[in-house]
Amino acid sequence: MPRQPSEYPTRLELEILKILWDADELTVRTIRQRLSDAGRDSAHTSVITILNIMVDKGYVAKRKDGKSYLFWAIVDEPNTMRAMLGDFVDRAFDGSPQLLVSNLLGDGNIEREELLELRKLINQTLKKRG
Amino acid sequence: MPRQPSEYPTRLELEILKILWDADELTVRTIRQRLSDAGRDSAHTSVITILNIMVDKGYVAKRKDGKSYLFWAIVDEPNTMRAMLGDFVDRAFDGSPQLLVSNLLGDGNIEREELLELRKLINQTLKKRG
DNA sequence: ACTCAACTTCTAATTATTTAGAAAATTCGC
DNA sequence: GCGAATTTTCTAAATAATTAGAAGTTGAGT
Repeated sequence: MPRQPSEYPTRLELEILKILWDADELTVRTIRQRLSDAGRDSAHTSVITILNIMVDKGYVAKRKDGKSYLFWAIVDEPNTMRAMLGDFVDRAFDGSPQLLVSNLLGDGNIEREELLELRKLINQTLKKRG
Repeated sequence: MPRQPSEYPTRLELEILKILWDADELTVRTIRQRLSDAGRDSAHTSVITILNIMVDKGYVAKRKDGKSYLFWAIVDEPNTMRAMLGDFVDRAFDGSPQLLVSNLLGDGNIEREELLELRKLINQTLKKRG
């Protein structure tokens, strides 16, 4: 019994999804350029390989456009992020969102401004729930 | 250029670390039992293999005790969780903790009680900062 | 039609992660 | 001491993730 495939996008796949979510349809050439801009240089064929894997996994789709293919995301950002976050909360914080947030607050990385924003967010959520 | 090794504990490694963090020193036999209790059955030798890899990575240490070894975690829980969380925020939420929290609040998975708890937590943090 | 550039397909290499059997070592009871 | 049970070491297999070269295809311009 070998390891299980990840239910969620891998590191590289997520990087590519983020690029695609910011766009409509993109060529391999453009995706490769965006990856490079983000500090991740790859060969053209490497990007193609990953994209085809992502097609197989149902993350993206492609269609021929002249000589090349155009790729676009077919999983949507909110659901994907929610799923990844849920998995992370389960794995790392025993399914407790509070535990995660208290960890977040614990390190000094969040500014006062951001804390106030978060509180506002919580208040809004509470109000919405009635 | 092949893939990078993960800077952080993998799925299985984290499962084992959580077991070790709840204990002092444990034998392979006990760790295997705990994994099984958590729904993850493995062969005895599989557990040994992983533990030795974790020794190599500097996550755990071992000492001989009679016929067998005792293992214990040498990375501490708060720092590990903080590091993993930081990496996740960077990768998935562009380094924005707020974005993560708003995602958390967005899905309906957090109870009213928990929201109040979170708000209290934020207030305490604000107070602590002065 | 032909060439050239651009693009994809095919193939495969490398490391990581997870899994575990066969064989070797060790200790304990007798 | 000897055998049996337990444990580790050695070996290696399978899949995942990432990377990319060689070869083949295709489309555009002349």
